[in-house]
Amino acid sequence: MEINQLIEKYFGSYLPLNNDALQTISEITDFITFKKGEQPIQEGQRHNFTYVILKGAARSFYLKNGIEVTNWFTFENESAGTLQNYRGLPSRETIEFIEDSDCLRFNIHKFRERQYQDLTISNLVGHLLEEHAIFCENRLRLLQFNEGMERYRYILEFEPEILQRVSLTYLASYLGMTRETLSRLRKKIAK
Amino acid sequence: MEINQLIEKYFGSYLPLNNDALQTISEITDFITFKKGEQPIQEGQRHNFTYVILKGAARSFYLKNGIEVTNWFTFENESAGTLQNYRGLPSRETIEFIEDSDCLRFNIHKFRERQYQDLTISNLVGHLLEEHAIFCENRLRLLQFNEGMERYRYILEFEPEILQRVSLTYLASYLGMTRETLSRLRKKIAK
DNA sequence: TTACTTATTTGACTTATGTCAAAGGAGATC
DNA sequence: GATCTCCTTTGACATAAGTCAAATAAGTAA
Repeated sequence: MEINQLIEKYFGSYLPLNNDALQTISEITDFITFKKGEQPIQEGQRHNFTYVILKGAARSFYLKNGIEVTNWFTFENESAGTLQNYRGLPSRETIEFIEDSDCLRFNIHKFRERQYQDLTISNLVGHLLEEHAIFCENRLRLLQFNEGMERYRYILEFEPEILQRVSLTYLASYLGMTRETLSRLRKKIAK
Repeated sequence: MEINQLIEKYFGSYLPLNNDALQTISEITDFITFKKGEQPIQEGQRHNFTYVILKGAARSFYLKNGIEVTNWFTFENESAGTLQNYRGLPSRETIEFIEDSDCLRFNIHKFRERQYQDLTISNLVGHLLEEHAIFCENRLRLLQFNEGMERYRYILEFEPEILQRVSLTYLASYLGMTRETLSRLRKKIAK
């Protein structure tokens, strides 16, 4: 598929894109592929790109006392990047591809320039931020006052894709528990 | 102080406001005061306003099995509103003033209209969303993998104002623990 | 297939936190 | 000042979850 079509497919789900906006975005976009295990964005570093996954999967994590704590997973038609990078700051997360992946790559420095000049782009950024904020709000509710079993059931019901594509160890830290605890919860449900 | 000065003071910290934008916002803004205990926004309801606190304090909570779980607190020069309302959806939170308060009140339906027409307003919304997302990200980190003592110490260090102005019961649920647990942690630290 | 590495499960034990009930304290109201 | 209400503290106990170590299971490479 053409790069313009892909851009339209992804961003068009947020806001209809006029030709100007489409052209503007396509100028700062290209293709890139990653092998499983690659980490385009590392904790503590500035990075000038954000990605949309066409095929594949990624996760974000940070180190807490030497242990990896997962922030999120992304799959097809979802974006992988960090807000801190978009703000020109060092990332607080490492992003790692957990499958061989094909992506669109966006230059965020240029994206941000366009945001301040182009109403459509600005509104698009608004929608992406809105979506990210809603995701965080949902996760906060899940983690603030639910015990392990309820957290796991939430994934079963609302994010089942994660179960198919992610190791138990990664999922456990995403849910704020140890792998041992998740393993035991899973066993309980199986019965 | 004039309403325009107050608008400029609040939003100007995010982005310089030109006269047009200032005029646009002032047309959809007015003053309002609340008594302690008033709940302008209720869980499950659509509401057409968001507030900036000039003097006073508010909190947001939702009910989980009949128990109030606090999402956040806001004080002077901070905004109180819900993203769901801004999206035209029923709020998932109740907002309650916990002190007698003076506020600016913004019509969010009209605000959203302007967002789609005015680049400055659109970028302003972007900055507000960005700030909210960062707040949520920080809270996620705090709750995902810290035990009670570390959560409490975070408040001591980074949000000490909360301790002066909020009851232990509210703070406990904000930190994802029972009041009894927080009371015991506090006692431990005092020693 | 075999060997090697990595991921998951299980067991025994410790610790943090929740639950329920009761006692104290602080502030508001009469 | 006495009473009432709301909030916080304390105690006794139950439960969820973490830790550490070892055993399986699964996946990968030779």
